[in-house]
Amino acid sequence: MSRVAPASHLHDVSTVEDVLALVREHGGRITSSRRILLEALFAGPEHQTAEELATVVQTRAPDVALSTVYRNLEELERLGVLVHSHLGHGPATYHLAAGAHCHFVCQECGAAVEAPDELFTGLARSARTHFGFEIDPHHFAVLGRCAACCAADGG
Amino acid sequence: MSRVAPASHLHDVSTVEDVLALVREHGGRITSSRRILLEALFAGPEHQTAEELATVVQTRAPDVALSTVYRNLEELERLGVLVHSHLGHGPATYHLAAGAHCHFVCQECGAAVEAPDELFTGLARSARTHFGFEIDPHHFAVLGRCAACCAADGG
DNA sequence: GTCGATGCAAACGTTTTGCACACTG
DNA sequence: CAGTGTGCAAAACGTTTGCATCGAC
Repeated sequence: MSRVAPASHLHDVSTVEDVLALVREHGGRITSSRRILLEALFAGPEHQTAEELATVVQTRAPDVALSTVYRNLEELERLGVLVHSHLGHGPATYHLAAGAHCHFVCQECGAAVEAPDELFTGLARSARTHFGFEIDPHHFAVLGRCAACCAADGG
Repeated sequence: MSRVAPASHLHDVSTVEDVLALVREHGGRITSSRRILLEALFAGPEHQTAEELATVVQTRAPDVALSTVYRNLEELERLGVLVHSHLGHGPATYHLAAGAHCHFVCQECGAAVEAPDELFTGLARSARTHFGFEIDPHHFAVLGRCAACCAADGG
């Protein structure tokens, strides 16, 4: 689990071309798979799985392999442009690091609620004072039951 | 994801035989794999993976298949005796439902800190008031950086 | 021309499933 | 004897890797 200082903090990465410039700065090359993948990430919904992204990319470049998508996602994550989170037992979802947030996911219906980081500041403080632990609340969702499902089955 | 009222709340399930009685009540049968697995769960460390449990069981009954362990774990979880949690990207860990707690897991060294539920009551209240969401903080660990790793790489 | 990126297929680790047989109650 | 549980093998699933080739610079 090698870590790289997220270069995206030092650069403007608010457009596809910004990110491609960053990639090039780090010795990477600008390929069409990469550009199309980034366009899918910037244009598409917020929580896309690798497979969904591959499908989108493949509508424009049918020969792009799923493994290429994974390798590009990995690289973009290493550069600090992307982040992935686990919303449940299925595949991971990817999104731009700039829009990172926390999630509550319903165990019954799978609904994902996006929560502002501030909800977690209390927990962050407790974890820090009790254990010296610095939480990163983005990576795994917090499971539970959404309002609708609570209402539906009572209790 | 069908759910059954956790019968374990209505029964004493503090011994292997208690659980086996519960299993029998629900139409299940008492097999030696099941008994040995339960003994491993009651006697062993708190966070055991299916594979670890299988290994323990196999020291006493070498022919017990990993799939049998999974099927028994699933059944015991359905009965509310067990719970599994995900402490990171690897295999799930199983433990008796009675001893459920929350986890902080270090992304750097993998250390797992067990946290009392009370740490999460603030977050639980916020989630409830903001979203009507009832959290179950046990299932997924909260990732972050442990005290040792924070000290080691500064920041 | 160098070296990073890609496609394909195969491997991976974890978990689930199909099926014929064995056992509990 | 009914029907649950089991062993084994294979599949499923998401993800990673090996390798020969391709393509950006």
